[in-house]
Amino acid sequence: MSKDGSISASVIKRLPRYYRFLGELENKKVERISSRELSELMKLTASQIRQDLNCFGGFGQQGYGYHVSELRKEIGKILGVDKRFRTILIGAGNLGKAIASHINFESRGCVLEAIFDANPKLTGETVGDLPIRPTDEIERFCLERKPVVAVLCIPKAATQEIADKLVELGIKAFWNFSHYDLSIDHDNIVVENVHLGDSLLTLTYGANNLTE
Amino acid sequence: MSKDGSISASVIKRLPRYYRFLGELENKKVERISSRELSELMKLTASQIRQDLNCFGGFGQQGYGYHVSELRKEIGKILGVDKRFRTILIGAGNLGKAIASHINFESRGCVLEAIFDANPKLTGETVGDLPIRPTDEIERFCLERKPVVAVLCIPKAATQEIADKLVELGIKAFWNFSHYDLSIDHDNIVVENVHLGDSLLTLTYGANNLTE
DNA sequence: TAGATTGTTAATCGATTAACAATC
DNA sequence: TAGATTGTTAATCGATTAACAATC
Repeated sequence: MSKDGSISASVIKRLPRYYRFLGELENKKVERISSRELSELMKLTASQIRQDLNCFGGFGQQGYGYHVSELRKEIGKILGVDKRFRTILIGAGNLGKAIASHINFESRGCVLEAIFDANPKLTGETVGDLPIRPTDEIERFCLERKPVVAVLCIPKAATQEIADKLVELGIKAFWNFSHYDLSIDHDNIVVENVHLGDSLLTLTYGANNLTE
Repeated sequence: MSKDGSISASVIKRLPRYYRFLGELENKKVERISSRELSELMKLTASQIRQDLNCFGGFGQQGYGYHVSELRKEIGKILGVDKRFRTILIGAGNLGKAIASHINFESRGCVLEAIFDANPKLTGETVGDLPIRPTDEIERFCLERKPVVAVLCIPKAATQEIADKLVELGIKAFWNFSHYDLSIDHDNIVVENVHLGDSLLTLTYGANNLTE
């Protein structure tokens, strides 16, 4: 933790993984775990686990370790899993539909409330139990429902323009799947870019550099 | 670069992004670029760019900068974009279908050759121009075609078992979308885990911690 | 040549790991 | 109490940034 109390991005990015492993332990009815045991499970050091957790407070107990379900609940609270951030998804192509139907938004603090697509032929089609709406309804929807999270599954060329418009309409958080590095000039907006192409290319590098 | 000549993961993970930005510059007919100009575009430091590129060799020219298309070609070669790694995809649910049809494998050194799914009802259905095959054909396919990359879009519970089997069948690289941290005990195998749920949760943390 | 910009070394910064006193 | 394990400080390691001589 830096002196101003803010948590470094490296720590934050590990939290969902802690949360996931603790969930599995809870499912297996494990009640307590030490940083050493957890470190073996997650393949990191016990030191790092203790450092990470202590950014947020003393969740453990000397001589005992950590209470699994308690710790999980605390991390969940930090992440915001109990929130119900209203969420919209733009772009109902293959990927958009897959994200809409495959991801459990609720368990991650978000509620997917609407899906939009520029192609009028898709209007009325449903994904899960949500109808696909035309993009010209985005504005009215945002004014009425005030969503704060937007999932972007749209082509590169359209991304920045739509994102800027969405910021004006009150969107505060972007989950961006487009082949474009979204960055927002406004303060107080968060962006999570997912570049699947870059991820595959990293794998290709790995495959290309295996020792024979 | 460390003394043994190996490149750190932090550098590798930036390469696809360099490659992407250089591609866009090439499309815009930009011939040369300095580390300073590129740093402004990509929002990193010029120092870092020069350090990163020099892990692989002197691609620039003093007083001039870097030749865009030449540099892109070099990075592409390092990544392996000109390879044709034979690739199979397991799990033709929403996400598997979306990955199969949405991702350009060829431009990233991979050729998607087959799609498998455990559900016999999907057998024969096509995704793009590939038929979905039953999983019991995986073994024969691997013995015949010797694929090296596997994309896993299967449930958590099945992942480790299938991955172990695939390793025996000669798969060397895994692009894993399952809700499971795949790690392979064998040497000389590379894994790229994509945890979309963790990514959304990181965004939720961000949304949850915006200053009001 | 003079100006620009790299390649590369040195300095800084931050993240990870180790160590151990505190304490359950 | 004795043993275990945390919380936390200090040491190490690696990554990023700054600086500048080399050179196109």
